[in-house]
Amino acid sequence: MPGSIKEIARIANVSRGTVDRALNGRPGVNKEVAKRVKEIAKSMGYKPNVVAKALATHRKPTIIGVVINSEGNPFFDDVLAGINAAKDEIFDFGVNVVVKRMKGYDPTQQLDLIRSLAEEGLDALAITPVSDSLIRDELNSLVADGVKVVCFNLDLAGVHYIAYVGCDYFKSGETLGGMIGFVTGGKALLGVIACTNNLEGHRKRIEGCRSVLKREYPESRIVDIIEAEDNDEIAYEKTMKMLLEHQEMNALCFNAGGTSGGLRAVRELGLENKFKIFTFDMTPVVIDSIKKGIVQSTICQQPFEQGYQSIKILFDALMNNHLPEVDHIYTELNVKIRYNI
Amino acid sequence: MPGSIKEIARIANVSRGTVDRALNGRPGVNKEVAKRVKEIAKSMGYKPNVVAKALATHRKPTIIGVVINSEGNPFFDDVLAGINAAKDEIFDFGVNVVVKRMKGYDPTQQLDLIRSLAEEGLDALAITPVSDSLIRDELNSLVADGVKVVCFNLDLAGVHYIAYVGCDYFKSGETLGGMIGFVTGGKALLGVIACTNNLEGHRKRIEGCRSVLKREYPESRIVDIIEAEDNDEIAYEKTMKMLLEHQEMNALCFNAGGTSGGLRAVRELGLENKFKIFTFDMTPVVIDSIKKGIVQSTICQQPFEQGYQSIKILFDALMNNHLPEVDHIYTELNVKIRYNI
DNA sequence: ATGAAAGCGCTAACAT
DNA sequence: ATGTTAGCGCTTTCAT
Repeated sequence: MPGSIKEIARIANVSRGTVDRALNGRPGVNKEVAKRVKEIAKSMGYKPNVVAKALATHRKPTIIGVVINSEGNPFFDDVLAGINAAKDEIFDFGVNVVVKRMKGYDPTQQLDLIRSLAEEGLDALAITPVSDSLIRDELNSLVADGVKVVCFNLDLAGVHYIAYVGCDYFKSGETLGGMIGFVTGGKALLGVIACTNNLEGHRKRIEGCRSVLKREYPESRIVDIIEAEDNDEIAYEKTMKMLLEHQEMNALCFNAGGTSGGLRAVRELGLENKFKIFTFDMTPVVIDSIKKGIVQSTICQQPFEQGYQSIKILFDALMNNHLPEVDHIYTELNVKIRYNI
Repeated sequence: MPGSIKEIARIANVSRGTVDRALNGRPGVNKEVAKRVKEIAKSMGYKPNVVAKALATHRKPTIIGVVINSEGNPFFDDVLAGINAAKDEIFDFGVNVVVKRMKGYDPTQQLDLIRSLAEEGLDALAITPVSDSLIRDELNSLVADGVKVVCFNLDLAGVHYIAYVGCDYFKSGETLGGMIGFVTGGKALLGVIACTNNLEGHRKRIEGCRSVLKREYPESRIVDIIEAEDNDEIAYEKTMKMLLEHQEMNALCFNAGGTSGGLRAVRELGLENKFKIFTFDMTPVVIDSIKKGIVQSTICQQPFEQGYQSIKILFDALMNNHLPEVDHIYTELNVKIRYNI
């Protein structure tokens, strides 16, 4: 049973109100008294009871806003599940989580969503930030107003956030390189279906893969890279074209969305069992293709955790004034094959 | 703002005490009244506030006991970390987690630990059960006394637990088989360093591996299996002997402990780079060996989650009377290679 | 600057 | 069987 505010008050010979003010840095308390109270608290190893704190603060609910590029991208379903799990856990602490979903990567649209959240008043924000200075500046202005910010899944340089929660993209690319080496016996002539070259993370992913192939599997190389912009139609067209142009290819990698469209092209050319195919994440089409043996492996980045941790970190910052030790929290990268999916 | 007990009391024209009794199935309340109260609660979608509930119950602390075979097995360090993380989270809810560690798999020793916990009084128990009817019966007698039980990492048939939290051992073996196929090009002549044939889980692991090799990689087979009993000295001796006896072998798999000793034998015979080597879990020696390229892959079972979830499930059962939907909660199996470790 | 007191939603001891 | 009341540990008015 750790000491309570009441006990400190008794020892310090002040009222509980004063102890509360002193310990929480609230105004209107004598410096000397504050110091004494803090010392007593420290000496007895006092830890505030978060449950009691939450109950007392319950009157005016705290709000955590979320802006997420989830529309039309099944990857984010698990991220949202994580967000909702955290939401349920902290609801009774008087914290409300408000989610705004968006489609695609338009900065002005994202800006609108941030502002609409800000207008209704918010204490913290979790966001998958679009790479644009508009967003960066808006987030920093929120931070200046005392709003706690976490970026998740996508990092954005220059934002004064509490933390980035997501994968290490370079490492995810290296892991891909390693699996390609294993599966092809080091002899991969690889076609890459990428997202768009505008996203730094996705560029790094390709670099990671390239570096491993070059260093460890010199008989392998990336033959061609196309940009499918997470769009199945584009992926279909461009994959088809790429496969026809590069008859020497024997492996494909889907770095982001468009897997469904790209695989259709492979199927129509009768290459399903001739190619070694690799993907990222665990969307329904990926699961299905792995089970059928069409896709050899996929690399996951703990989407549920990305959502869950983002909210829990903000909660911890709001309620307990506790910040994570590092500001880059990398979720695990996990390889899934046919048998552990 | 969901309704409160106070509001229900007002609508039902009874006191808050009666509402509390009715909603929690406590004795001493008229059937008719109880029914009416429940209906009102339901109609307004009432959810009890767990924070307030915890604070009110705070006076007599709840106790969750833990019995874990962790001594001398670094695998369990992460499991313990998960247990402690959960412990910190629920401490302010007035729930105390008391951990008893033990070494090895002696049923009578485990029985003593369970009983010593029971004597001090406990509301729930998380345990890595030794496969013995002594343990099974003792756990069931606790269950009969109203103690909630979760088994983690090891399953034990016949125990009326809330849940088993751990990996699917057969699947873990299949995953091993899949990775062996990838890395060796389907041509593995495998030596297995197992734990002991007495543990059902570890038997299933071997069966899973064998089934995949047989079905998918007919040029592969298990040449020999030795039992190292999680002991490095035994592992060293037996691995050495096995390697000398089976010159045709080209791959090794460490299914449990003893990795350090076994690898020493491999090193001394100068086979480190000639063999493809596979392990389970992520102990320091495994991490080191993977980074050096000596071990090709390891298969992890989310040890942290096993500890964390076990405690959280018991907490949820105790505080919110909420049971998991399924009684087998399988943690993810994840493949780690050099680049995503 | 400090103290006193009310109250967050619930439980539990005590009355009736 | 039901109502009343005190209190869990903390925050937040309202006095002083």
